[in-house]
Amino acid sequence: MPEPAHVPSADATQQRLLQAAGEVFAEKGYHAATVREICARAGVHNIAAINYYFRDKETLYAETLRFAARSPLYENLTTEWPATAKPAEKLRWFIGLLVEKIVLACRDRPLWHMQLMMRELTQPSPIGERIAQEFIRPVYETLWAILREALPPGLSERKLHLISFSIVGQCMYHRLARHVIRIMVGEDEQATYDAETLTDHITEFSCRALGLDWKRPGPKPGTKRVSTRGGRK
Amino acid sequence: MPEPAHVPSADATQQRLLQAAGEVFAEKGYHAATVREICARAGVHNIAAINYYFRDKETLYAETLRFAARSPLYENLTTEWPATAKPAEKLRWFIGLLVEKIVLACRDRPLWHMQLMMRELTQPSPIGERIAQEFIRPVYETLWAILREALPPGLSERKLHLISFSIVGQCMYHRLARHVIRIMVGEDEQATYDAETLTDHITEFSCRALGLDWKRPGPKPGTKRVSTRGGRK
DNA sequence: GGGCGATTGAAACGGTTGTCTAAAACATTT
DNA sequence: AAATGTTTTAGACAACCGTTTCAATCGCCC
Repeated sequence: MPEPAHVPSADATQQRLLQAAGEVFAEKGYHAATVREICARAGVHNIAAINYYFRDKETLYAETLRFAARSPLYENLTTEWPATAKPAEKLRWFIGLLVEKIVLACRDRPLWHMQLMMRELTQPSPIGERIAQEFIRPVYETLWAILREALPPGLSERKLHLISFSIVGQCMYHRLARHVIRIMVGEDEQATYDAETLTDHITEFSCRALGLDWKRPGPKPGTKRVSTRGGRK
Repeated sequence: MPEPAHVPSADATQQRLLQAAGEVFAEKGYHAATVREICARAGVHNIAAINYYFRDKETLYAETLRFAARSPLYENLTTEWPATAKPAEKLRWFIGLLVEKIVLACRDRPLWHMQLMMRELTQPSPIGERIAQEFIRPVYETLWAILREALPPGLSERKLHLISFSIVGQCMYHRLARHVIRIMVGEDEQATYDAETLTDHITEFSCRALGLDWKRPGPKPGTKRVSTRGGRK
């Protein structure tokens, strides 16, 4: 018998538990999630496994959070720009990254990663507060670097913060309030809010607000170019 | 004896339970909240009181939500405008209302009202889904009316929605992600984000994005006017 | 004052939670 | 084959959850 064939689970049960715990924690939150459901979803017939591999439910949660925080966002966050890159292009790149990796994070990785992080960011628990801090700080520092270059130097740091919150707020709203949006515009229209649509809109809105001139990268002949305001008289 | 003097609780215990339940539900969520803590905070020495006045914990939650939804936002939401009112002024009024009543709702009414509604909007439960719908719809319809008047008529409804989410998203981010903001700028600076500051900034940002000309209402000599971009050459 | 509905009190219920214990099964090495 | 360390299993544990029960108490009208 060449194959070991003792394989109801080829991978370690510890990783299956982590995966299942991530899903349940993301869906129901820390309190509403139960160790029995986590074990059931992991295919582990034993609830003591959680206390065996991890110490508590609490450390399991912390471990799950630490796993979710290791996002591919970081790998893309540092980019070498050509000297000719305009500020508006960098801003569009950042907004696109935020939209793609956070707002619509459902294709390249299990969706519970961002679900869990959003939960921790909007309602931080003492368990994962530090993890959440380390998760978002580089995001904002990247945006601040872009804005400092794009905007006049006399700008106060306070105003810079407010501008960054205006930009990030536009992106995050489509995730944090996605249920509200679904109710307001319907499920069908919300489904058409893909990454490119949102990135284009938010970039255009923000660049106009900041006085940066920006042109849509691809002419995209299919979509009718609709200007929010005609050229000033 | 002119005073009844049987007054460990002058008001009905039912209302004290509703008040206490609102606080606990807002702080910890439905699952993490316990009937014992609600009774303790209400000063009721009996946990059966919840099942006596309300049927379940569930209907207590629904009742609490219904109470919170009766917001003073509605009273202010319909306003008769003078014929000379410019679109930018109406937009500023709407943003100010949103910022004051929702984002910084902590002075004119117990803060748990909006805390609870935000919880229900970001993570709707089957219990209060309908209540949440009726709560937010008039808000958006008011904004849509303002935008339709302010923007050129050729604008698609889809683009109108995206613009409204950009505006509301900026406002709501300061509440939904207030913990993130506190971590990023510090508690001291966040404390300076009062209603006027946020309203001014978001209105200026949005009006610039939409091409609406807007001037700060009061010159406010104390604050240094900082322009996000000099006049175009 | 006696009767009566409304309210409160204390205790207990069955069910579920997270955790622990000890033996069984397994894998690996001696 | 025996021994050893690791993983799984089954079961029980105390603690807590929301709910129920039933008697005690209160306010009020006849």
